[in-house]
Amino acid sequence: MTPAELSAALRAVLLSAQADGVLALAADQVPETVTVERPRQREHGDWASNVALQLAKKAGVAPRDLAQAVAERLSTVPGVAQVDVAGPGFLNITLDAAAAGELARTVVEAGEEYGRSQANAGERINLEFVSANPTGPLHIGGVRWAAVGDALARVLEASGAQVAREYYFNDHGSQIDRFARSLLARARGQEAPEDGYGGAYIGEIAERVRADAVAAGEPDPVTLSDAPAQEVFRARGVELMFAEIKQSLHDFRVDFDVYFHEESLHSSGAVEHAIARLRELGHVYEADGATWLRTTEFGDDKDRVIIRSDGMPAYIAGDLAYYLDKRERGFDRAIIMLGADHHGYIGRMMAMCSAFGDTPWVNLEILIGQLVNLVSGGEPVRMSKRAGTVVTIDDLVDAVGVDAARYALARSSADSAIDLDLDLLARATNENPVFYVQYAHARTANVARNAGALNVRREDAFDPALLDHPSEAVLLGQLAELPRVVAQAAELREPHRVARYLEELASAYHKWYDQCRVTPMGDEPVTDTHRTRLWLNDATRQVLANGLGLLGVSAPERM
RNA sequence: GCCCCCGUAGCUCAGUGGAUAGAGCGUCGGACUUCUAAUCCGUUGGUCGCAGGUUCGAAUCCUGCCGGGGGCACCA
Repeated sequence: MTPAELSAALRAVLLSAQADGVLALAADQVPETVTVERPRQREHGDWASNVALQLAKKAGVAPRDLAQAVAERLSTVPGVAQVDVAGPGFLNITLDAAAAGELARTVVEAGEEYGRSQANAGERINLEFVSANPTGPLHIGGVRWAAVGDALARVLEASGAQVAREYYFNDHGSQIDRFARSLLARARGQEAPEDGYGGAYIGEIAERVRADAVAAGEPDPVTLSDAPAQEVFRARGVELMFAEIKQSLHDFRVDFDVYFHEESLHSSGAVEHAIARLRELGHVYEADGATWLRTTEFGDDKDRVIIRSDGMPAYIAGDLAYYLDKRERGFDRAIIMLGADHHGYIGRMMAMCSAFGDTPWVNLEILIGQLVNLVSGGEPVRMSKRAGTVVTIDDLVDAVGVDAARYALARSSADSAIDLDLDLLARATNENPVFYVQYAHARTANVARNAGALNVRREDAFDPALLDHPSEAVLLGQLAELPRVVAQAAELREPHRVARYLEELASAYHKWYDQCRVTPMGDEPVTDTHRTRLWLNDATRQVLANGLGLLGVSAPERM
């Protein structure tokens, strides 16, 4: 019996009590979904519900009395072994071993589908993340969004949504100009400009730009005058830098469906189109020689300039056009993941969303993630491109590998600033929980191999009543949780919940492995207990694989 | 000054109103001739920043304060 089935049974019991007049409530006061949870304490049964506590006041009865009435009816439901009323009015439910064990077959038969739902079916989501400027390699902060964003995309897909991963590629504006000037200066053997970029990669990119130009039969750009030289370094430098970022992300197993060029918004007329639309809606005005969007009408602190007095579009003009473009491409919802240093944009972005006639936090959602701090020798390291203390995505992968890096970055809530210890990363990988989870998966695979070799076959028997060991009740309970965890992770945009869940599941599996053998010892005959346990082993393997897949982490067959 | 996030075990962090607040690492001590010991068992460890409030019940929600981080452009 799955928790969803138990929940439905509990609701049916409430409705029957209501129909019989035992529960003095209107039918619509019985909640649509009755929550059942895994109790913290094992002795509180397999599942618990606080529904009696919640309904008692409305029904005008004592919580324990209501709970008692529900318990009597629920205990007659097939598969329910025992229902106890505890504390102020909790219902503690224990299932028959057979009903609980049935889940092993449910999971095995569902396979990769187990844990997925259709909760968000039909929803088209545009998920924008990373979007780092191509002025240098992707550093640790961007990598966090790559890991979390891609995991979120997978979790949303598992909830039935159609998700497009999008990278907003900023190839326009003053930071790019600084990048181009830095390349040119380096190529000429000069100091980097005051506000420029000075890392070693600048020299490498500059050399490649020159070599490519010469190879193509064009003049070496350093021989050109300033303006055209800078333009060559800008165009080709951005291209090279971006290709490098893309490759690094690909090696990190993060691939975007769309790499959107900011410049295209300006060249295609999308900016004018968006401004015209807002003007039509009456939210645009002229003042002090500039063009403004009246965002204060929608809760922003101040109105925003969209066309500067020098005629150039302000940065937000691109955002306006980009948002409208996403909506016109048919996305119901645009989700943007930004670092904490961007939180000040939320007000104006939501105001902009309203100005277009959309609903903030429905059609547009902005997720703010806190920054990553680097620590070395217990001391915070200030990242500086000039000082060379930048940790790039490639450095991170070289140090710990893709699996450990993705897992470590995705297992914490994005709301928390995390500290990454450089010494720890460089030293070893043994303190990483990812191995605990991966090892559990490798174990399930190994057990399955051994079972096969000893002729323990699933198809020969499945008798769930034999899964009656205490560690099996715990393991089955954990397996039952995946759908709820995935649904919650999707709804809250918190993929780290999947990682935490996997750690608990791995723990339950390791304990079970320690106490219950799947394969016979020595000359022991193969029994139905062995065969049925193989179902449980394989169900666990499936859930671990599904969960690791949601995080973009591999599920190894051997370690 | 205003805005956002955080404050939970020695460290890194879970816990979106429920029962005795958890995990990993760390400490100390046990368990491998039988499915991989990257494991398991035990031990150590807490005024959930502080003070009020809401309620049957608060780490969780509200208010104020303290501490840490990050923001408040006709920059991008």
